[in-house]
Amino acid sequence: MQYWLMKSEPNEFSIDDLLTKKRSLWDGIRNYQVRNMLRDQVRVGDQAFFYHSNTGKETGIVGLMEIVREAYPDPTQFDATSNYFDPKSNPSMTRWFAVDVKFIKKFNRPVLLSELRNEKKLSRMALLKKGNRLSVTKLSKNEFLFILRLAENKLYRV
DNA sequence: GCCAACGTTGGC
DNA sequence: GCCAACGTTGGC
Repeated sequence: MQYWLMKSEPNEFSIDDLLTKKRSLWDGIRNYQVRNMLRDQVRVGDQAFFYHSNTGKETGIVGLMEIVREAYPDPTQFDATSNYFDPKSNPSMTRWFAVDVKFIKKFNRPVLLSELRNEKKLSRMALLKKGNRLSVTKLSKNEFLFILRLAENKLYRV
């Protein structure tokens, strides 16, 4: 099993949206590095943290989900009415991929970015590397478990 | 809203 | 292949 962190702007798609839908495609990835990771590494059964980016206030990890379908052509690339429409995409030579995710839980509190930065054990996390802008990054099992404990212990360094 | 960092495009 | 110009991401 592998562990991922996936970013979404909550005004686009939030943990509450996923809670309501229970299951959703994860679309709109338009970065080749992320695409390759999605296509070549992300597998059914992998766990992924849901991260709220660009929030203005509570930026951080807000919940947990599971991959339930591996990479398939992202339908939004062919949809001229979508923000994610890509005129250079061609159905016979897919450029962009999506996966499906399933809601597992919303944490009682967000694990804030500032809090993650304070943890020495997380200093190697791809998310925290300077200049990182990838919307999907990989976590080690230790990082994953450590963050889960942070999330589930309300009194821990809030 | 600002801006640093990174990615993409396209002229040459 | 170089690199300037432009676009995007995302924290603050």
